[in-house]
Amino acid sequence: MNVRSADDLTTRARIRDAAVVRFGRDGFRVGLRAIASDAGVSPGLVIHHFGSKERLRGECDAHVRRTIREVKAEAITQWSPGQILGEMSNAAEYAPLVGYVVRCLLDGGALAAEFVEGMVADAAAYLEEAVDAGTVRPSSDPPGRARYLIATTVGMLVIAQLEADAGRGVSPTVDPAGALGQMWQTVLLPGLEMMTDGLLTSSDLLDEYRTAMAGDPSP
Amino acid sequence: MNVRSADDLTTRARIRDAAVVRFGRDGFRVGLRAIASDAGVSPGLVIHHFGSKERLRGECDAHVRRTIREVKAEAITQWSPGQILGEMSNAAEYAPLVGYVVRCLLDGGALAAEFVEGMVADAAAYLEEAVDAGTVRPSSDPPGRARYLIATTVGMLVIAQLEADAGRGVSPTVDPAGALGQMWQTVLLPGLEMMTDGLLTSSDLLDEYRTAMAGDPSP
DNA sequence: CAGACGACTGAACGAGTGTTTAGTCTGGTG
DNA sequence: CACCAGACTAAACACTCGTTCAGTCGTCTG
Repeated sequence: MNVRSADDLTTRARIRDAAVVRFGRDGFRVGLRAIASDAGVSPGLVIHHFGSKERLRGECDAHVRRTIREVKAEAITQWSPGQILGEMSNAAEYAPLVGYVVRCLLDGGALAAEFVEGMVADAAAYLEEAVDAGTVRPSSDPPGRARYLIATTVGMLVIAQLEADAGRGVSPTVDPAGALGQMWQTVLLPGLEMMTDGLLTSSDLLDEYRTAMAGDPSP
Repeated sequence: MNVRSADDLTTRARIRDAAVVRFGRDGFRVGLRAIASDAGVSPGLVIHHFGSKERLRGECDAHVRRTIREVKAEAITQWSPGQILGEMSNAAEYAPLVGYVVRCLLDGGALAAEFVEGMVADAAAYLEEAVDAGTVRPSSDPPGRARYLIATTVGMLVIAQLEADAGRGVSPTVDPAGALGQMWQTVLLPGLEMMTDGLLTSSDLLDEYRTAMAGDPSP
C-alpha cells in the first residue's frame, strides 16, 4: 500500500492500465478475461484486487479523471479547451486516455456527463477571457455559445471514432487518436472560416428570431 | 408474403417495430426476450422469423433507413439537413426512429457511418444552393464546411442522449426526443449569432493559417 | 523454525445470453 | 375427412459472463 504511491507499477496498477486500454479500444463490453490476459494475470486476481468489474471501471474513471485534470492544469494557458483532447491524442502516452473518454461519451456514464460539463465550463472561461481581450465577439448567451462549440468537438470525436471502427476490419492499425487528428485537419480550415466570417451573409434570421422571442419568449 | 405489403401489421412487422423501439431506448444490448415480450411473442418466434438477432437488427436498420429516406424526400425542400432529426422527433410517430439512429451513432454500425455521410451530403447540397442564392457565404472547402456543421449536430444528439440517460434514474419519463428539442432551444440563439457574425473579431488566425499552408501544405 | 498473511491461480458456479428442438395449434387444400 | 405447411410456444441447450472458492506459492514475522 505504501509502495504503490512511490512505484506505480504494482500488479494492481498494471491491471488498471490494461483495463483503460482495453475499455478504450473495444468498449466496456470486453470481458474480464481479456483484460486479465492483457495484464498477464488470472481473471480471479482482478476481482481479488478490485472487488468487481464495476469497481474496476470506477477506478479507471477516477484515474482518467485525475490524469486529465493534471494535464489540463498545466496546459490551460496554452490551448483552447476543444484542442486539449487533440493535443493529448498526439502524445502517445495519453492516447489510450482519449480512447477511454470517447468510449465513455458513447456509453453515457457519469464520467461522460462530467467531462462534457467540464469542457463547457472551460470553454466558457476561455471565451470570457478572449472576449475581454477583444479577440472574440461578445455573445448574448455565453454559456449557450460554449455548449454550442463543445457540441462540435464532441461530434467530431464521435465521427472520428465511427470511422476508426469502420476501418478496423480492413486495416486494424487505424487508431482513434489518428482518426481524430485527421478529422481536425479536415475541418480546421472550414472551422476557421466559420469563426472569422460566420456562415450567413445577412443578419435577417437572427433578427427574426430576436423579434419573435421578444414577442413570445415562452418556446 | 403478399399480405405483408398491404397490411404491415403482421407479427413479423410487429416484432420489428418493437425491436426498433427497444433498441432505440435501451441500446443494442437488450435481450431478445425483452423484445419478444414487448411484441407479445415468444423468444423462439423471433428467431423463427428473422434467423438471428443480428439479422433482426439488419432488418431494423433497413426499415429505419427506408423510412428516413421517405421522410427526407418529401421534406428536403422545407428544412435544413440538420433540422430533419429535430423535426422528426417532434412527430410522435417518428420519435422511436430518432432514438434508434442515435443508438446507432453511439454503437458505430454501418448505418451510423452511412447516416452521417448522408447528412453531410445533404448539408453540402443545401449549402451550395444557399450560396448560389446569396444567403450563405461561399467557402474555400465546401465539403469540409458541411462536415463541420454536421459534427455540431451529431455532438448535440450525443449530448442530449447523455443527459436523457443520466436523468433516467430520477425521472424515467425523459425521452431522447424531448432532450433533443430542449437542446436545440438552448443553442439556437448562440448558433444563430455564430452563423451571422462569426466568433472572432479579426481574421488574423485565418490569415496565419492560410499563409502557413501556402508555405508548407503537407500537414 | 512455525505460523500467518497476501498475491495469485485453476476450476468451478450461477445467471444471463442467443439459439435449437420437439411439439401444439390453426387454417387451408386434396 | 386426412393431410400438411406454417405460426407459435415451452423447454432445454450451449456458451459467455462476472464471480467464488479451495488451495499453492513466496515472504515476512515472532
